[in-house]
Amino acid sequence: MFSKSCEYAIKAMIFVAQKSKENLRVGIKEIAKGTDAPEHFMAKIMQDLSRRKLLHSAKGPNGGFYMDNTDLKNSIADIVKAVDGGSFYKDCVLGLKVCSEKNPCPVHFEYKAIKKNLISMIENNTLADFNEKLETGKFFLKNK
Amino acid sequence: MFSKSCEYAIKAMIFVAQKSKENLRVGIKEIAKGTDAPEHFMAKIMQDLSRRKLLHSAKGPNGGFYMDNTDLKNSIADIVKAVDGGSFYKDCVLGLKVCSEKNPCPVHFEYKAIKKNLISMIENNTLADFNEKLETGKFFLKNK
DNA sequence: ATAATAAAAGAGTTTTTTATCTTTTATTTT
DNA sequence: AAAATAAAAGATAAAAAACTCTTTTATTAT
Ligand code: SF4
Ligand code: SF4
Repeated sequence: MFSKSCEYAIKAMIFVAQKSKENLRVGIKEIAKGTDAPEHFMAKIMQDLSRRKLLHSAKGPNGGFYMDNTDLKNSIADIVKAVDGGSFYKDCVLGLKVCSEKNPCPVHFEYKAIKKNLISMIENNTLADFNEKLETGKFFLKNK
Repeated sequence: MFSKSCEYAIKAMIFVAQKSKENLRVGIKEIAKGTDAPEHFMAKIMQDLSRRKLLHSAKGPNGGFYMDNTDLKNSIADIVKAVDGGSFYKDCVLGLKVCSEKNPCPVHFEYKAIKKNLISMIENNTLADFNEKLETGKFFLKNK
């Protein structure tokens, strides 16, 4: 579904989002630990997300990654697009080269409906939404 | 979603299924051409599917891969299981290590419904169904 | 029997993805 | 200004996935 990088990215973004709510900045080490991901690999991913303006970063003491209210409005879809490019949207089950509404494969209409749900799932869930849900105590995010 | 091998496998199985309806056996070369896949790679995949009893094969002149009526009852899910193992069923969006109904991530219930649809899609479509659909002329399978 | 055919098997290569290590640069506190 | 901190960048390395090539074995038609 998503690449490993993308999975790490999503988890890290949620992690940073939670800390940002408390006005905290988090360093790579903390992010890596909190998401159970390899530190240096995570560093790459975070740098990339930062370059693509999905969050902010500050060097030096008390530096680290953080989000402002605009950043918190990013959806899972925004992260996916930044990390995996358009593949999630473009790619299809059977990986056919030639197909369309008028040239549909046998599962096209069935799959189309499912995909629509998948897309709205990642587009309608923002980091702020995640924060809210996690705060209710009814949802969790555990990595080990 | 599926590995490349699995995509090839699905296409190849549909291809062989269609030929088998006409009581024809098909060699690897023909399968590779018909599915626009690399020949030797496809050979590996077909051998594997054959070993796992998803279709039959015969060596020698007039040999090739073919399916009997039992083979045609295999679903896409059977192919996916044979090639990708249980990963399609096991793996989940966020790739969390610890989660459950009582420990759900923020998209759990949304995703659960989608996944259910995905699973019934691959389980309820057999190769025979595909043959029928393709015969109506309303559906297509094009690779280039 | 022999030659032709085609799958089966095994070894090897390339490419992509994932992960690690090292150095550099920017910032801030003292 | 100096020391400390932490991100940024670059260069490798390891692992997995995708793909290729070569040899072997089984079958069948002649
Ligand atoms: S489901 Fe639709 S878009 Fe996807 S491969 Fe089939 S025809 Fe193409
Ligand atoms: S909580 Fe549910 S949706 Fe989330 S990762 Fe686990 S199984 Fe998947």
